Amino acid sequence: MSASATGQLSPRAQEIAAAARELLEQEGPDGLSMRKVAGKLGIQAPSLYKHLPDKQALESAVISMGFEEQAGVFAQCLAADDPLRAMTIAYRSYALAHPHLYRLMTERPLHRDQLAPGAEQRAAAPLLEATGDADLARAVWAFAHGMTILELNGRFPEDADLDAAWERGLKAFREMTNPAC
Amino acid sequence: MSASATGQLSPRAQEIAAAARELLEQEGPDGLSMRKVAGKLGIQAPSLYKHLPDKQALESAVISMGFEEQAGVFAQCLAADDPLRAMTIAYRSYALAHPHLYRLMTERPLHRDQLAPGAEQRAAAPLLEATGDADLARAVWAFAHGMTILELNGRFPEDADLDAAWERGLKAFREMTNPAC
DNA sequence: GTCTATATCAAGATAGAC
DNA sequence: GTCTATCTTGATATAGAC
Repeated sequence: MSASATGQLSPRAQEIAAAARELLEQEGPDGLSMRKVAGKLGIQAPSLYKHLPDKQALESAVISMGFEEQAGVFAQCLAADDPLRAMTIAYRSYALAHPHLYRLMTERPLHRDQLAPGAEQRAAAPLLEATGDADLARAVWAFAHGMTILELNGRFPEDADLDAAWERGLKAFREMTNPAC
Repeated sequence: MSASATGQLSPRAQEIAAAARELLEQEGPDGLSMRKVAGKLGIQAPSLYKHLPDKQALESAVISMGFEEQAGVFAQCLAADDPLRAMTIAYRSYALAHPHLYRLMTERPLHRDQLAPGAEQRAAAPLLEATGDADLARAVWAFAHGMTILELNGRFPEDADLDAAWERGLKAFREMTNPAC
């Protein structure tokens, strides 16, 4: 089984992915070119191909880093007084802090065979635990992603009260889980 | 006031936009190049610049077409027995029928000065009327967009029951508007 | 309104030497 | 593991003739 098929990367490949991530976050998607990544490491672009098969594999490595980070952040939210609220706040904060990474992670289909094994699941697990239901977890995720990406894309009016909209959604989904309602 | 600043297009420019839209829907984002659009019309790429200032203006023209179409579809939903449900169904259907157009319309910031005047508002108005509250309308829109784009991007598990997830969200938001709860 | 010719730029990727 | 040299492809856009 080859490295590219398992998401297992050599130490050098991980350094390359780290440099790629930095460039992506600093310069946006145009920063994520083989030439620029190589330049940041002080080597030539063709040298990268000794460590990673192609650009897609590099993108998948960066995405895996994001999933692992999210998994840690969301897992911590389970210990909060209000895990679901904490998780939506953390979700939005992570995306606003890393907008280009967040877009890379969400706006195209994943190449799952290239991801770090289990990373995607580990990022999703805390929300599933907080809601206790897969359908509800998917609905909450969709709401959170929608609010987040529409904000990143400047799609809400400038004077929109986004905190209020988040609150509406959170309240709606919480009342679903409340048998008293 | 120039044409590009008002979204008013010459008849020829509208033909170009229509060709661009067809190419986008058939071939995806790579189909939306100045060369290919010109080729579809049987002319050379530089000729397009006599009718549209740049590619951005062409994209904005295509996006405006999408907004006008959505405005019509969503307005019809107001006459349904259950307008909010009808609207979410129509929202998903439109996006699945026109995935590349839907992505173009949602995944980047808009150049609002190039859009057909009022088109964006006309597309948003029916949902605002159905919910009667701007914050709630934004939350519902975020949920619908999230469900839609995550489906388009293949982000839900293959065996996920997306109809059930939509139902959860719809029910949650409807109960919000119901004073009895 | 359309043409040809061209400028400019950048991208991913491969071959083969060292 | 890195290099140089190169291939291949494609993009947006401008100048100026007809």
